[in-house]
Amino acid sequence: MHYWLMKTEPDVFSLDDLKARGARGECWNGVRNYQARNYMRQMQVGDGVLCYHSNCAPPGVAGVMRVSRVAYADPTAWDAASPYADPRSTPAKPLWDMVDVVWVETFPRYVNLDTLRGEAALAGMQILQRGNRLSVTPVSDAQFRHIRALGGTRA
DNA sequence: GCCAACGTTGGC
DNA sequence: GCCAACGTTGGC
Repeated sequence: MHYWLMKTEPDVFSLDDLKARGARGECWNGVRNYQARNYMRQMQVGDGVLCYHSNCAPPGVAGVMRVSRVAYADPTAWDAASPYADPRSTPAKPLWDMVDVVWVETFPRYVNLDTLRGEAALAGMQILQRGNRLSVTPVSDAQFRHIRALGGTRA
């Protein structure tokens, strides 16, 4: 069991949107960065994923998701009408992958970025490093538990 | 909307 | 394989 953090812009797709999908969950398409893709390829069904809301006020962790399907080809790459289209990727030779996730919990207390930065225990998180842009990053067991506690989730 | 930081591209 | 130019991310 490993833990991760994935960013999403809530105006485009929020944790509430994922909750509304219920047990079907949703595919996490549109990742177009090799390092982020490679992290997704390491994910296993059941892994915990922090849902980080970016490009909003305030940015922060809204809750937790769970991986429900391991990485598979992202078909939006060969959909010319998609904003994520990449003609280098084809059904025969997919370049980009996605995983499926389901909603697990929305934190009683939204954990905003200022709070994350104020926690010495979280100083090593990739998301907090200067200039970080990666949309999928690994999170340690301790960091995951710490953020859940900040979010007010009962054990 | 600004802009710093970063990844990617492509000319050489 | 270098590196300048470019596009994107994302906090502010």
